[in-house]
Amino acid sequence: MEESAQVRGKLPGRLLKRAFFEASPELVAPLLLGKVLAHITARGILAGRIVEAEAYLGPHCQPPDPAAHSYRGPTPRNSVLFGRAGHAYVYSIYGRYFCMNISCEVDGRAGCVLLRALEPLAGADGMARNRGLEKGAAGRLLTSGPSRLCMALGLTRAAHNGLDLLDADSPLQVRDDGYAAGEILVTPRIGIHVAVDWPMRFGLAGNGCVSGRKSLRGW
DNA sequence: CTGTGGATTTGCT
DNA sequence: GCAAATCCACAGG
Repeated sequence: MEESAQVRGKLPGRLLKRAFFEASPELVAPLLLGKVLAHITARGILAGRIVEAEAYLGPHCQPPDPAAHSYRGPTPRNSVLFGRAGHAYVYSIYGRYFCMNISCEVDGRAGCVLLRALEPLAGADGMARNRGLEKGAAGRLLTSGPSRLCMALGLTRAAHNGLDLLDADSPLQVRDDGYAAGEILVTPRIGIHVAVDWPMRFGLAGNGCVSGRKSLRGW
């Protein structure tokens, strides 16, 4: 058997359906908590459970979301957001980092969910290597933060922007392994300077991998 | 534990 | 030209 096929056989659960993402990011983001993001690499699977996410609304919404990259309409950078739901939107930020989003809404309308934190499920050693940390580093240090999780999984704009996350042949997938999310907490979004009070950040209550300082994490 | 500042690419005005 | 959905090192309490 081909190695990649063997690797795919080890993927947890099953792919999500397209319709899951063909809805408002405000609805998708909380539903995404507990689902699994998996990167199939030559060295094995790097996978984590989504424990924190933020919604960014498209310009068709009323009122429009000034914090969203799609706010001023389509550009070469954000074109994925205006395409089909369930695709990866990866962009670079502050010169050194990347952030990963999943496109939502029906074709032609923008909207996305920013992945802000994962809990490592598979390939923790590889994640530590990607992050420049010792083997056995705490999950919180590996994947807690939007750019940390991209570093840990080895995600870049060049290699992953625009990938279909709902295709069994894709190296990057979002899957449902049956995990039932518990209590979900809602707060304003982090790191933005407009619409700072919109309650569109969602996290799994009590999960140690949710981002933020310890004193601010419990809400 | 908290606060501050630097790194450094990319896309749009 | 400049702002950006961030992270990390380091200083001080």
